[in-house]
Amino acid sequence: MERRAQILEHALALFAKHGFDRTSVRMIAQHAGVAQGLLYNYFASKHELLEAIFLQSMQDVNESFARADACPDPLERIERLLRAVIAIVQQNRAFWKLSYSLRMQPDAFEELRGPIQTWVATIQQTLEGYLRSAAIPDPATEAAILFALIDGVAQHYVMNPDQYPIEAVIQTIAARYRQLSTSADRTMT
Amino acid sequence: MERRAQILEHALALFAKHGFDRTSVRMIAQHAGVAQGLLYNYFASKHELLEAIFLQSMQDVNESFARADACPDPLERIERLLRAVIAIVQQNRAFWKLSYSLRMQPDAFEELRGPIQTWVATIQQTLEGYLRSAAIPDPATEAAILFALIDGVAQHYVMNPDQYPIEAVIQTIAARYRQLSTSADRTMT
Amino acid sequence: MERRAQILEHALALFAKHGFDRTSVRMIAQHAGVAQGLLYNYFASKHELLEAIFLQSMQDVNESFARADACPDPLERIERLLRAVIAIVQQNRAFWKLSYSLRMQPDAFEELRGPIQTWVATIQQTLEGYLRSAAIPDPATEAAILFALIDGVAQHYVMNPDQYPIEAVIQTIAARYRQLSTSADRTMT
Amino acid sequence: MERRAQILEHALALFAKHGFDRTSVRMIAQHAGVAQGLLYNYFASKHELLEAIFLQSMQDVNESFARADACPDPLERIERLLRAVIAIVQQNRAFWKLSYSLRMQPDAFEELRGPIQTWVATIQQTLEGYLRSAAIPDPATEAAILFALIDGVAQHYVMNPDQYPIEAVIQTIAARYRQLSTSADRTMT
DNA sequence: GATGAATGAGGGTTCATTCAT
DNA sequence: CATGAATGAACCCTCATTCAT
Repeated sequence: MERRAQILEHALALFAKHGFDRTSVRMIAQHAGVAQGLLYNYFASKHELLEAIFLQSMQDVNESFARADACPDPLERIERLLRAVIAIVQQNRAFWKLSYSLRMQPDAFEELRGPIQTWVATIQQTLEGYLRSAAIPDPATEAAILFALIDGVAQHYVMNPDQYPIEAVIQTIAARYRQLSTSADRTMT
Repeated sequence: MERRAQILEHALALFAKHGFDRTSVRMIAQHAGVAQGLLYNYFASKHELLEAIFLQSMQDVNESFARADACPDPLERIERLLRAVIAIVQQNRAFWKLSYSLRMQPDAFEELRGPIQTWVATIQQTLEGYLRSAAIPDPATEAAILFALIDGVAQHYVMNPDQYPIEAVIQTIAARYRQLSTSADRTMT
Repeated sequence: MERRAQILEHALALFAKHGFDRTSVRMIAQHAGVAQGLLYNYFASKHELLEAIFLQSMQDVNESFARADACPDPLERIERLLRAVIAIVQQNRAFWKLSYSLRMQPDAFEELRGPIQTWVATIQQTLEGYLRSAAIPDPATEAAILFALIDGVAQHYVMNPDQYPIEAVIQTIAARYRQLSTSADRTMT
Repeated sequence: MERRAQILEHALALFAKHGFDRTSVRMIAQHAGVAQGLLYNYFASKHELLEAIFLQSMQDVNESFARADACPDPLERIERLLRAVIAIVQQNRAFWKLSYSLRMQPDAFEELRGPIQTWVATIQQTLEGYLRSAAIPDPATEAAILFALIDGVAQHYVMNPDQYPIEAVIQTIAARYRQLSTSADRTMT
């Protein structure tokens, strides 16, 4: 495996497990099986390592998201979106734990603020687009709600994936949004 | 002002702003306007300071919650609950930022795990009780959803309180749950 | 009990148990049941407390020593001396542990150096006087030996008083010195 | 010079001069001419540094002891033993000061208790063996006495090596034990 | 590229001492 | 006399980062 990827991988795992500040460069090097100094051949600082993790993971997420985007039926889309989000979270659990633990800390996060805000805005707009094309009224507010709901579910799920009733939750939410969509249709006619 | 409260207050503000690990005891003492050593007259360690903040704030929240609990009309309750939660978050913004930033970090959090889990469980059961008394089907799953929704909204709001459309979000959610409750009633008759 | 004596007593016990440096003023105050600050009404500093302990204990020892000094028979004197030393050590075990642990540390001991050296010299001269009056040849060297022997026995005893064969040791030493004295007598005649 | 040995050497010198507790890690690093942090590349803690010193020195002593052990004549052995002990003490004066200052302090010493007790027991048994092979009666008690005597002489010598009449003391003691041995022989025949 | 010994600033914490009450 | 809250220097130790090899 490539050294850089190897370091990134172990850093992510450790950041997720112990938090960014409680993870030392020594720990990362040891787990990755390389010398401490080598890390600085690939990343200018510990913090840049964190940034690289975010950029990498954001890209991964975008790709997964794009793949889930291809459904033509508006009634199906919300459920597929939900399932896609959960799948993404499942596949990148460590990253999401890290992300959730850092996003409330402006300081450790300064340089990432920009990229992340545009990223989040994109997601919200995608959501809003879905809801608008499903003819749901006040799509901006609804997007805020749906985003909050997805975020909350994803967090609760990531904190305790084994016991969370994820399937029931997804189906109930999907049913609710299907119903919302059809009642919106009826109102329009 | 009492020294203990003074220290707690500044510690909370700094923990919320910079995160627990990035806040040094030195910083806390400086902001509180006391000597470093004095802190240890009131708290056995930096970590115990954190625990004291949590215990204190959990108690505050419980009291606010209890006050919001007294509404007899099930149709009104959900909205009042939502408003109560938002009010609580508004009044304790620093605490909630801290709480959200810590709950994904098992390590710094070990001793708080127990108290917090029982606290969260209590909230979830309260929610479930509300939904059941509103005759909503499958109240367990619905409680998980409502909890995730509230959590998500509160987090998005706390991250950016000035720009978040909190009023529209609350009203739309409240309307949705009212509708849910009445349709559940109809189904039953 | 008088406050001063009360503090001295507990300080000695704690110094003996944990060492001077590992005993904090707070510990002493707590054990003595007084406020931290009170200590400084009686002693100018922690170190002066130590000095007071030494002065007090040296005086105690001198008194015990004087009492044991009154035996007219030179043949008996050595044994009585030995028994007196052991008795003194037994009665002031804490002090002796402290004393033995400090006497190799010039720093913590600077101010006490003077008094203690004269005290030790006095003991050595007393010993030498005994040996001379018992007609033992080269009493200076013999005093050095006897002093070293007494010191060694006292230390080994104080380190482990329950298991040390103190009685057999005393008797054997006493017998040896009696024999020494009589053979010296014979030589002279 | 090797870094580890360099640090050990200066630590021993400072511990001996000022005592373990009064010697700061800063001081050691400064005297050894290295950065503070480097110390922790070689020793896990200040206390482990102390342990390393003891282990190293105990080994040194054992080797010196073994070299002195090879004398076949029982009549000569005691004197050679005495001289060997004094030589060892002379060559490791700093260590012995440290050792003597610490052995009365149970706290700072806990982990060393075990190794040292077995080491001391070994010495005592060696002594006892010597005395037995010299046909001296009650060798157990005699070993306790000889050990105390050696210990006392070594301590008095180490406290003030320039003025102590070490040669006269050794010769007098040796003569005494030779005499003891021959008189024991006579008794047996 | 790769190593890990070395650095030194900064971390949390303790403690002798002071002083307003 | 007596208290104990308050001080701040110093403690041991960790860590991101550098650099000679």
